[in-house]
Amino acid sequence: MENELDHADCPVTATIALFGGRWKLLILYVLSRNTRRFGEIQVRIPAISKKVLTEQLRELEADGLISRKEYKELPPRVEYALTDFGKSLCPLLIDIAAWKRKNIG
Amino acid sequence: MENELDHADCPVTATIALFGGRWKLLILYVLSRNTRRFGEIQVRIPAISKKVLTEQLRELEADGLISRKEYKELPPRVEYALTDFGKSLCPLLIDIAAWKRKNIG
DNA sequence: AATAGTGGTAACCTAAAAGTGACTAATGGA
DNA sequence: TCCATTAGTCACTTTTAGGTTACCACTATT
Repeated sequence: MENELDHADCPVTATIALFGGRWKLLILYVLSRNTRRFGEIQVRIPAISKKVLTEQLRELEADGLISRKEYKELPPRVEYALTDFGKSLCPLLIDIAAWKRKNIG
Repeated sequence: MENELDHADCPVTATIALFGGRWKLLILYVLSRNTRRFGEIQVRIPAISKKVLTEQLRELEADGLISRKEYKELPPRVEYALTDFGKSLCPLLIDIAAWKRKNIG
């Protein structure tokens, strides 16, 4: 018989965990078009609160998908951008979207 | 400026919602190898409880990924199988796993 | 009369994620 | 003097997914 299975070992699970958060895909999409300041992201995703946006950005940063650059100015100025690793995700996301168009519409 | 973005419109979000549940990938994996009865799935994924297995199966069925065939016997006998739509997902999952191997290891 | 076998349900609990609203630091400008 | 600005934090509540345990129907077998 097959071995017992455990989802912790699943490479698909591990991969979608990178961008599976409630707002992460949208954030990645926004940053894929341009480096953006915190407030610029908020304007483009108005339904997200500051707290949650901060959390999602921190997680994306921790996973190496985006970078955070803080300029020591006042008022504060922080720029977020995709890292190379983050950019490497884009073709995969495009594949997923293409699968949807083909199989669901 | 770009339109406001809402994650409900995101094709990637819609797609991963199909298999993003806690145990769905594992269930799909099990069924990709063979049609299985409820109890056979349980044995292969021992960490999942009956209640949650039932829930996940119902959702997969509602999304059209698997089929449920009940034989009117006693004791009960129910067989779950991938639908064609469910099978169409496999190449995509393989792509995602391949991306992981290439970009993460 | 009791038990095993199968595919569930019902009632309840818990932890994590997400959401809300008020608040802050530090400066320039009116 | 007071406000605007920016990128947050803090304390709190709500929502949701998932988990636990007990129980059920119906028959064949012992």
